[in-house]
Amino acid sequence: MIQVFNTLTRRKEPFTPLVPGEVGLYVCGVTPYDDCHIGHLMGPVLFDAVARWLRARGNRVRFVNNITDIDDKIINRANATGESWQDISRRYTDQYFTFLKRLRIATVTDHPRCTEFIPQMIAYISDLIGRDRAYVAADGVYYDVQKQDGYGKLSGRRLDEMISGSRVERSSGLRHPADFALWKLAKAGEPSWESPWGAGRPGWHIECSVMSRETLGGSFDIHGGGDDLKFPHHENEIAQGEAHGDAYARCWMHNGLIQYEGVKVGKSDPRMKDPAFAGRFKAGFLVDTYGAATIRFLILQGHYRRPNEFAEKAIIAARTALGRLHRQLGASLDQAPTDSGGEAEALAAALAASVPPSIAAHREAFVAAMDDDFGTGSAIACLFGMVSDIQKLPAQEAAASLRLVRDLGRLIGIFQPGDAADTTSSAEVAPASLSDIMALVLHLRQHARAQRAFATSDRIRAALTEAGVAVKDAKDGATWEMTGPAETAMARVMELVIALRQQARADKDFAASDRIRDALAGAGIALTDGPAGTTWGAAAKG
RNA sequence: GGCGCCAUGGCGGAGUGGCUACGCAGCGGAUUGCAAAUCCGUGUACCCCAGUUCGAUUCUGGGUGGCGCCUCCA
Repeated sequence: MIQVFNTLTRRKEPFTPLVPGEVGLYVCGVTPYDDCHIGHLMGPVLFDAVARWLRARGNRVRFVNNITDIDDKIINRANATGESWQDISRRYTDQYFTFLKRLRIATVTDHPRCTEFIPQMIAYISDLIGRDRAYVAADGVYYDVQKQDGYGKLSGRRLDEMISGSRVERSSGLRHPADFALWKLAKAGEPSWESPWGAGRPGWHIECSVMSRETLGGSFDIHGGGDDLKFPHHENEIAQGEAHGDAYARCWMHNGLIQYEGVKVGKSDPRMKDPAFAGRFKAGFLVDTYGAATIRFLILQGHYRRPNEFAEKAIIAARTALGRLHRQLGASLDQAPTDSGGEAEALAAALAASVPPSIAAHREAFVAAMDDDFGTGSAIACLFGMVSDIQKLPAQEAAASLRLVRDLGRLIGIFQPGDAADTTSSAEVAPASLSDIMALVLHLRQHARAQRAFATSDRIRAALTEAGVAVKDAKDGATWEMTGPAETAMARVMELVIALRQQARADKDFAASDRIRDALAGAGIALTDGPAGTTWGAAAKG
């Protein structure tokens, strides 16, 4: 039985969907008016893990993640840049989707956009007015908070306490300072839709009440979002939903926010005035620099309800830790899921897998951690525990247990094919181009010729020819050009270099072999000497 | 001012009324020509003060400190 912490009751509660086996999950998405930042990705990553686990536990999950594609911030941006509001919102929505893809968010089923539901919002607002829960003021339609019993129950505040704390200058003519706009009448030049109250646009909050209703119904299982949305956004969603006569969300889940050195990184954080600081939290920077797999792992290593530290030290530690798991998994990491079935089948198979008792104990702990309010961090710790114990197993048992590690990991979104390459991104690896390597090879050949070791120099040239690289000796040094496919040349030339280094090692000329290794390292290539020979790969810095 | 959250070893970060979290870093060892990677071993941490208890880091009360929300924010 899954337990979920419900913000509304501030308790962990047994989770039972409204319709057995069917879960409706609504998670607030973004207002697309600026570059995607890491905070925007917290919800998707975390709730992707939640959705995967709900599926593993035998549920079908409809996961709705909305896009608020019309809003004051978009309009302001359009006014500032001269670009149309449509272009801005489309561009940043696309960017958001790109990052969801890079982070392998695979469970979202719906991305409704605000502008696609204007008629439904107008109908909804009309309904609220008809029920005397909203009223028309000079500049729009407002929700009447005083008509609501228990307004503030989600964020734990009372209306009378809020008046003194209210720092915003509200439009005059409101019945209560906390009343909020359902419909904003357009000023000249602003985008607008016709409505019974005049041309205008929806206020913030109404889109979620309407779109959740349109996609999941008036009562649904889980509503999620960032902690900062608790008030006023979610509070007002509840107000609207209940005023409309809906039971609205039964369980509210709020994810912790990004912080840097212990302090939340928010929109109006003074530190954000420094572009260099702000840049650190852009999704593009983080994913390019540390790899999407690292970012996702870092997020899942913590607990969804707690803030997440994004200081560089924390990110590097996460990457190192993940790298350890990746190395253990080896090639199996990149194997596509064998099943065509879903998470439920995968979990059943994982539970049925025959593994030694110590591994099975970790497996049990993993499942218990996920069942207990989606404890992805504890669950990942179980994976480390397994990997550690697997070292002590005979090879054959180890293979089955490693598969278990991988398959359990995949149930929370980690260990996707391609992830290994994703922890060390191209931005970090020095460009290991063929020309860097060729410079080294030609140097080695020149050295051999100087020693009058023509057998070696000829062997190098022959191997290069074989690899699709033609060498031309000239008075002022050798040049080279491609004669074959570039894709295979790199591998072939590396084979040659490794062979030359092996020769030096066999001759006990370690100075020479180390020179080769150092030169390659300088070009961003790391050599790994193993019992089966030497392999090469991109060298990670960090 | 109101509401709420959190205080764990060098760092990050779980968790529990008595028993190893885990990762990173560090240290010792194995392996290696030297490295890298890998493996083995290693650290008696739980803010302070009372109370409950046979026993509290874990429960209760108080204190101190940090953070969040009450405005835009994921």
